[in-house]
Amino acid sequence: MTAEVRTRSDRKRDAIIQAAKQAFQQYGVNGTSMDTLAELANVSKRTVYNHFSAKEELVMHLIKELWHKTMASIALSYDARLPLQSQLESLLLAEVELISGDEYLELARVAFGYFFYNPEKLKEEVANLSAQETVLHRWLVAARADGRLAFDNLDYVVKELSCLLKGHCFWPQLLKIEPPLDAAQRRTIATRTTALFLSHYAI
Amino acid sequence: MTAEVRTRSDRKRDAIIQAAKQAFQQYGVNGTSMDTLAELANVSKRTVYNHFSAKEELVMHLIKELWHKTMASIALSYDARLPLQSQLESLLLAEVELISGDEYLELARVAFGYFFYNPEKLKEEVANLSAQETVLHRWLVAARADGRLAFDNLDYVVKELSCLLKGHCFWPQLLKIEPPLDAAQRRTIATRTTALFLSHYAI
DNA sequence: TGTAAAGTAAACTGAAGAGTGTAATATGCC
DNA sequence: GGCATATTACACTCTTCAGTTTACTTTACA
Repeated sequence: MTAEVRTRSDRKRDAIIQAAKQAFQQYGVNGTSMDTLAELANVSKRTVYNHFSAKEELVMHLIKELWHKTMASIALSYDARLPLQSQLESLLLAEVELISGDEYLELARVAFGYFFYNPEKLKEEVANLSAQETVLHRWLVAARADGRLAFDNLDYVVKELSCLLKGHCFWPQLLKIEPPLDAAQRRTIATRTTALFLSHYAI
Repeated sequence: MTAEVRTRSDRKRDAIIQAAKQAFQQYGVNGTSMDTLAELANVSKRTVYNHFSAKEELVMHLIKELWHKTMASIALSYDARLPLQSQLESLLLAEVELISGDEYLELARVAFGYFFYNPEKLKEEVANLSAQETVLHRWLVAARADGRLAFDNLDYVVKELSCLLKGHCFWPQLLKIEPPLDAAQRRTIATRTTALFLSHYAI
């Protein structure tokens, strides 16, 4: 993807980040000591501190990096000529692929373990970063304007959809209560959720 | 509710439990030291250890106690004479009241923070304790047998309903991203979820 | 090949926190 | 009052961990 890692310094930095991602996601931020981390990265502890002046800095770096990678966003807009079913299904499937992807779940696990007892900080970050949750919004608004959907409360409806998706393929996986979904299961969820939704809101 | 606390020992024990519930829920198990806890309970640390031989024992005691209180279960069964809408709505409302109740959320927060990096232990406990998740199941099966609902996959459908409810009134509150819902909002969710569901599955 | 920047090992500091031991004190019941 | 039991204060051990210091080595590149 990016150019091969250049200098030794960059290679070390990368090893630290990889190890941290892996360890934080598995044992949590508090469950991973800087000594362990250095060992996992095959790097001296001092080197870790040369790259990241404190544990917190490393955590925040990770969360932001993963978040941006994750936000390589979904592009799909309403098309008046196509059936609702197929359009919405693609949209939901894309959303499902996103939130049940490893990268996303890893991010969520790290962020989660870190912010769970810092709700103020969490709210702040969430506000910053999720302001652009609008693909679904835009599609729904367009379909309504086109007279093919009827609903009064846009936000509620968006939330209904996202509850359905996340309840199936995000929360249980985040808690590791259920294994990740395979492609067929993901498609099923997109299909059935679309059907349920359109039964109620399509005109 | 229960008889007034008798002996001094019982009073102390109770103070410990109250303090732990409050502190664990607010700061997390790892964020609450036994010294702090003792202080909050107005009890010496030694007394804490006289009642609970280790922190872990206290945690497990709390989780189980809260779980049982919470499980004062919903009693409602299918009635062929009444409309589906009103029956299902009551059932969902009861479910909503349960999962957005303070006790339930407190339990969830403690358990959550504790089990987040112990998924095996979590799975085990969840399997033990949530075997009786069957009120909805039973109602849906009865309504289908009565020819008034049509669906193929019972578990999927139950999950659909519970995603909708939890996505609105459990997860966001658990993470403290959104404030607890008031009675009107809870009713709205029950009503709208019922409507969405019946549009698709009622005959 | 010389040198500056980066990395390393290992010992260290300081703080926090789980759990224990003990001797003195309070409570409640006969 | 007397006695068993629970509670208390507090000092103590042991461990873990974030972050630092130091003296030394490796790497890269000019």
